[in-house]
Amino acid sequence: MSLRYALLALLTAEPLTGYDAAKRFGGSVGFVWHAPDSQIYPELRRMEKEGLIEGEQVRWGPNSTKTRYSITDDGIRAFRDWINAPMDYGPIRDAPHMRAAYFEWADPDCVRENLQRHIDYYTEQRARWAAMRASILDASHPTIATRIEKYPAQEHERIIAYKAFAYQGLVDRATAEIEWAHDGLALVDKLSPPSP
Amino acid sequence: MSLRYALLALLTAEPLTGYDAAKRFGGSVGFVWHAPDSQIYPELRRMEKEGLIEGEQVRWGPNSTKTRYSITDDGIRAFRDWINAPMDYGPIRDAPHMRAAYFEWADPDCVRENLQRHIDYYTEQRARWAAMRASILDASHPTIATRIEKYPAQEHERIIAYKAFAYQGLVDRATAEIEWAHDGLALVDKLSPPSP
DNA sequence: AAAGACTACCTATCGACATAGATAGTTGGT
DNA sequence: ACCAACTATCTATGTCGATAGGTAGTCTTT
Repeated sequence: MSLRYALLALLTAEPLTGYDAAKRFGGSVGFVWHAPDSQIYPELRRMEKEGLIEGEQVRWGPNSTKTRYSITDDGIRAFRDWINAPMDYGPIRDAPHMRAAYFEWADPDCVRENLQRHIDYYTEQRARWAAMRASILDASHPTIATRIEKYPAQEHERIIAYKAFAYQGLVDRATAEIEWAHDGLALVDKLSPPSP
Repeated sequence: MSLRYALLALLTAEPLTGYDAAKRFGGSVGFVWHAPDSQIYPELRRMEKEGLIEGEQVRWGPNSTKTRYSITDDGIRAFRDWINAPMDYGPIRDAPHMRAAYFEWADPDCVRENLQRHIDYYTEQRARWAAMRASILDASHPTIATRIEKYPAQEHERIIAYKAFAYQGLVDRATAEIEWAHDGLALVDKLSPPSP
């Protein structure tokens, strides 16, 4: 169900075609929520049927049109209700930590490699999240810039502060994961000293 | 696919019925990987068909039997291969942080409630994970005790150390989430001072 | 005018998982 | 003897999402 609200969130900033939305899921929003276009197009149609968004045909070249969706008042209401509603935390499913719990079955070098990959992965993610956070804070991110124009100046601080806060959480988590993996590398070296 | 390896992991400690396995997913393993029994029973049958595990009929009361599964050599090999293989990190889907990025749409009191729930949720989880870690370290956890008996003494340190390490990571993450939510509460108070 | 990249949209299949049941035997306590 | 609680297993339906395609128009560059 969250795809729906991710789409509504995007549409609170500006009207978008399915293709535009899909591109956003490849960057920006995609750093928090991923979705392939094969999910996006049908979901947009469903949302239109339910009146949360409105599609309009827009000329595109001489022989073609595209559908641009805008959020409706019902959509805004639904989005607000969702944000206000209490989160429900789904069941836990954490492959990296589950795997780590059984590292005694692995070859020590593979453990090292896996932990290094963990470090690399979260280092990359952290860089993305930190970059997003920076571009939110100085409003250099195009979507943020567009969004901010739509709302009165006294809202700007809140809009920016909450987004920066969200990404800060992701940065912190990445940092924790990296530290954990470093501890893991030290542990492997202790349990199975590397051969020189 | 990870359910399969979670099941193999359980079966490296001792043979289990589907029901036993399902119970484990309610506790211990369930703190890292969750699965309902409606997934477990069919998966066990599939795994047996593929030769990773072996089911034997065990008497249960005067008029009934149950199926107890044991891991096979092929199963051990498959499990080892999985542990050694490089993790692949799936796409990101983080509802709490996505939601937090749009908190400007929410009622400040709902934001507070949501953040408090976040704190409560991770405080509870952290307690579980910390308790698991403690019962692993002193081998008071029944599954760990059983597991340890099966393997030579020089393996014990590794078995325990990696499991403690895995749960430590989860504890640390929970701590990071709690701190993040606390920062969030401070932010709401700054942006929308509470009415007395 | 043709090639190549990009935009826009759509479909079909598959596995994972959630949810909500049903059935039937067993064990322990009153 | 009976009831409740537990053990053991199975099914059915639906949604979500991954994967891997397909079609067709547009824009840009050569």
